[in-house]
Amino acid sequence: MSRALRADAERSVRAILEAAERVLAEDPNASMEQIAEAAGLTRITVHRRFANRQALVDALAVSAKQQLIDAIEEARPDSAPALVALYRVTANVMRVKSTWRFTLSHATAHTSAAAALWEEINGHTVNLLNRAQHEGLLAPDADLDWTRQVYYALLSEALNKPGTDPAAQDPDALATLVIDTLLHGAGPRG
Amino acid sequence: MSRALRADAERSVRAILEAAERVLAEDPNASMEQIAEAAGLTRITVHRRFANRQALVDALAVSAKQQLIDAIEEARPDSAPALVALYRVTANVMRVKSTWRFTLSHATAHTSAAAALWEEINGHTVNLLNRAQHEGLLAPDADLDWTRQVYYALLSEALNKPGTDPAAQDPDALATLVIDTLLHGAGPRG
DNA sequence: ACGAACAGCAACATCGAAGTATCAGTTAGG
DNA sequence: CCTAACTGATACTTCGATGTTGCTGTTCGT
Repeated sequence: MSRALRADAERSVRAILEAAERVLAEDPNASMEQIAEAAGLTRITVHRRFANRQALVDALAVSAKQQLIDAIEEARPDSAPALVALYRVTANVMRVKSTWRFTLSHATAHTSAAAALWEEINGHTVNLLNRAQHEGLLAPDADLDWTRQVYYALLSEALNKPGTDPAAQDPDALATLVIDTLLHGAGPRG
Repeated sequence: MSRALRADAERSVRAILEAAERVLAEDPNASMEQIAEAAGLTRITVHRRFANRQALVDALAVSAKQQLIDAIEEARPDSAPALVALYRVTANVMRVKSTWRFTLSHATAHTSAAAALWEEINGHTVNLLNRAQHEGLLAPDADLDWTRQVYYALLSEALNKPGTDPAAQDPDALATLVIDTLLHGAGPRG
């Protein structure tokens, strides 16, 4: 293992990751130089922190997925009725996903570390959905794999919803929209 | 305008477009050579038919979108109750989308021609959803823009559903799943 | 304050892909 | 059948991105 980084180096790493998110969101094939420029650094410094391009995007994936896990666990998904937990988790996830829009929209994990984190995320989700089903929130015969897939898709779509303010979308309002659509669809109620 | 192509040249164009779909689906950054090889042709021939890479992917987008329009219109979306039309359109779209999975998953139109086709597709969809709403299929206060967005997302997700057979998914079964989810979500009925 | 870690600069080497040109051989179509 | 159109082979040129090295100056940590 490598020694701990110095404070300025760690700042650089963070700046690179955040810049990479911004730049790659607009052009997934952006060059290392574009990323470096967006980070206020030189291409060489980027190469010092991340040996190659793949290492950078891998680190980006791990970082974003970890933040997603933190956001989920911060919502304490097991300490309230499923509906309440679902709202809290969804709102928190919304916040993180809006920040790491690009990285988290490509779930494909090229690293074992990223795959492990992804498994953890999926675990949280299936737990919650299972609980929701037992509490009568979901139909008893609902296909939970399909439900999870739809839930993920709705999370992404809600972020792409052409709202009034671009980035300042209210996470709670979006969470309400997502959960309402997930549970009831667009058909008439009652 | 250029003259009509000879029969073998037209076969080549088709082969290139189909190969590009297959290859780019696995690697969006695949080289022209990989595409040419998959088409059973030489890179030079590909360059003769499509001046540059962008021209190729643009043509791909136009071709796939046109097939999508044909599939929609073949379903006669205005000649039956909205629910029936919705089923027919969805099943037909499913068939085309499974063939042009990659191209149609990137709706971004870089060409005015592609944009026009996309507008036409959207027009068909909003017409159908409007009719569905008036016939009581959708809630009177449903946000049709959001509904359309969800509908598109469900179409994509259904294709990525890890089913038993990979490509031989039954379009009618998938259409049923999509529409059922769109109208009722995953919550309990009644 | 002093050494170690860090960032910038400049210059390289390498590489793959894109695109072009010419010529020779093959195929389509009136 | 005979010309025009098409494909393939070979050989270029160009270009941008990647990754590396040595050096100088700066900043952090103790």
